[in-house]
Amino acid sequence: MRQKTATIQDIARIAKVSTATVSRALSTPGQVTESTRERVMQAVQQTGYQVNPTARNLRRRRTGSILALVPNLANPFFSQILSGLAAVVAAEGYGLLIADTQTDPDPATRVSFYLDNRVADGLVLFDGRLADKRLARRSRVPIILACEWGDPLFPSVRVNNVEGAALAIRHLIERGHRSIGHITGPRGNVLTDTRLAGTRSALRAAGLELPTDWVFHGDFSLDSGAAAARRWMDQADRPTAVFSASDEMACGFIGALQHAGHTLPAEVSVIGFDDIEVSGHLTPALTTISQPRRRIGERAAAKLTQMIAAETLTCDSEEIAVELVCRESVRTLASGLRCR
Amino acid sequence: MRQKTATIQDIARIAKVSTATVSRALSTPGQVTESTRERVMQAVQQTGYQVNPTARNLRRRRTGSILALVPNLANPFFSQILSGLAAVVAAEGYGLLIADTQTDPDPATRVSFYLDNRVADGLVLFDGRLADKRLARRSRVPIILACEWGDPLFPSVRVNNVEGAALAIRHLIERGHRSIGHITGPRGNVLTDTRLAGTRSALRAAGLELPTDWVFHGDFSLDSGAAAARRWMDQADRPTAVFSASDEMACGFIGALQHAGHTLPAEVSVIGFDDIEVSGHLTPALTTISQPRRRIGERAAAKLTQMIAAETLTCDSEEIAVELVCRESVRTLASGLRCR
DNA sequence: ATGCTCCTTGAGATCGTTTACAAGATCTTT
DNA sequence: AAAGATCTTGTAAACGATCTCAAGGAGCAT
Repeated sequence: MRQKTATIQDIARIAKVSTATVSRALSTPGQVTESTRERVMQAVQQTGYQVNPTARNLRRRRTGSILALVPNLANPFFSQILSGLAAVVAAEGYGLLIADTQTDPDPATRVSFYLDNRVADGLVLFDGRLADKRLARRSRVPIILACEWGDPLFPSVRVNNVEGAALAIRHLIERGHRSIGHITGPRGNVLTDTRLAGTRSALRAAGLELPTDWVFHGDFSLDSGAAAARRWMDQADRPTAVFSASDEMACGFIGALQHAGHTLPAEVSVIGFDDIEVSGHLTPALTTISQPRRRIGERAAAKLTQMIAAETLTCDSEEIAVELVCRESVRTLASGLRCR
Repeated sequence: MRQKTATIQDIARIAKVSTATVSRALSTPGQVTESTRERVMQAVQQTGYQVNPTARNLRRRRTGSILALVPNLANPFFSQILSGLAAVVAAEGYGLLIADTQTDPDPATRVSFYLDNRVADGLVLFDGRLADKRLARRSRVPIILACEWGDPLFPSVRVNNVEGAALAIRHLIERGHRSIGHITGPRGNVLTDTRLAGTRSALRAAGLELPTDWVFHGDFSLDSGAAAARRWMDQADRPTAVFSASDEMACGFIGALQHAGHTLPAEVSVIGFDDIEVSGHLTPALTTISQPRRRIGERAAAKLTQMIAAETLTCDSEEIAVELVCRESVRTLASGLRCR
């Protein structure tokens, strides 16, 4: 098992050239005569030589990998984003390192740790709260935010959450709903705030209110959706429709109501956000705002590798379009329009 | 941004010792006098020095990371396993590299690529089909299989799939079911085969048959579960219960039936495999065989890092226990027992 | 033949660590 | 006090690539 592998020295010896020439033949073939290139390639074939990435990285003063810091890897929301990341990052010649920040008591310290130990050439951050001036000051490598964002110190790739929420609310209004509730994400999260803001402004634009009783505080999780359902059931004056800031919560909400014997969407309409895979298979199939997660990952990776290559920092934000996916979880009230 | 960071040379100069002593003070503090250790530590504090992992890895002839090869990162089934992997791997001082094999036309080539370029000190493989003699011959680093397995050339961490399937079937039988169908995984997969085998043997033990019409071929995906539902609906002689080899398929199966107007579990009972997070929130909540995914990740990481440290290859397989999670998707027929 | 440019190649420094080896210094033991 | 053992430290050689610099050779114009 501890067989020794060929090094560039071996190739040089076999091909009867210097190591410099071997290196050139492999990385910049144009700089080398046809005949020597062939000798080198033959030696490579013969020995099965592969460059040692660690040595190359040391010399090039880089690490050859980019790091994705995920708040909670167990959350399936990230899997598809990571898939997009992985694809682009691999194509650009980097490895994808993944770390979970939530296992740590203090995520900020964790991030610092990764920054100090030069472990990656770039960072993809999914937790907007960590993106502060302190981080900007300490960071030696480009950073990009995906989905969430913070102070406008870093570039980001995200959807327009205000617009997404407004799309959802307008859809409910079009379908005749006038009393509309909202299940929020966790306190202090940008997504929570912008989706709530979008909800509020779209309601106001239609001359509607959002009573505090109809704001159900959640944390994006299934269980918090179920908890919102219990609060909904406790109310005397219930909204006829609820916009959930995540599909997971919508799913928990629907499940808890159905288990309690309620019928959907007859008794309450639900609209989600994200369009996770299972949404279309629920009963009723969940109407939702689709967020192209794979594309978010791809764009984040592309922008990051570009920044690394150009050795420049930008802080522009790129917006990916969301769209309404109309399924069955929204009921049309008497006065509303049918789904086109 | 391209500020230069302190090296071990700087520390040596400031602390007025050799680089060798600095290295020792940091990695084997016991080998160094209290007073010099303090001088070194002070210099480290002062400069904010951090070792360069690339240089260390080059010298130590390792890479400092382990690679998880996932068939399809977008599949949420893996997210929790990766979470367990990430935690243990980080604690052992390795980075976790993740690559998606399915993006590639030829996964085997992909794996070879990673093996040849010494990019990791160990490999976690989730695709059993890749675990053949060819791989064993070529591999320079320890490999462990998670969930799936192949020729007994590699160690693995997995659940007892035959037993899991038998648990499911016996549960259906206890509840009075006599005509039981099965939705399988993709052809050629060990999990598919073992779960089918467990199904068959448990049925046979009860004197029951598994007619070919009642074997619905799927591929673990939601959509293939929905396709199985359409086939079930087409049948004149339908099983009263179906054991699905994955929760995802069960979910697709249930969804498709409900959309077509069927009532569950009144018309057909369903039992799944995996216990993914959403299962408990479905209506009816899915009865399933729980597979502790995070623990599988943790154990795989532990065994792998152990093999790396010991520089020995083993090929024992570790089994993680599965258990029946009794929810609402299985109906008790007249002759059956109630759920305890 | 000389001077010039252009192309190909090699010598050797460098990236930032770890570690084998040896040399002093200190401590035991006789 | 001499001999040996033990501890601490420094010197310098790895680890395996890349890349600067300079030298040699070919081709061309004068």
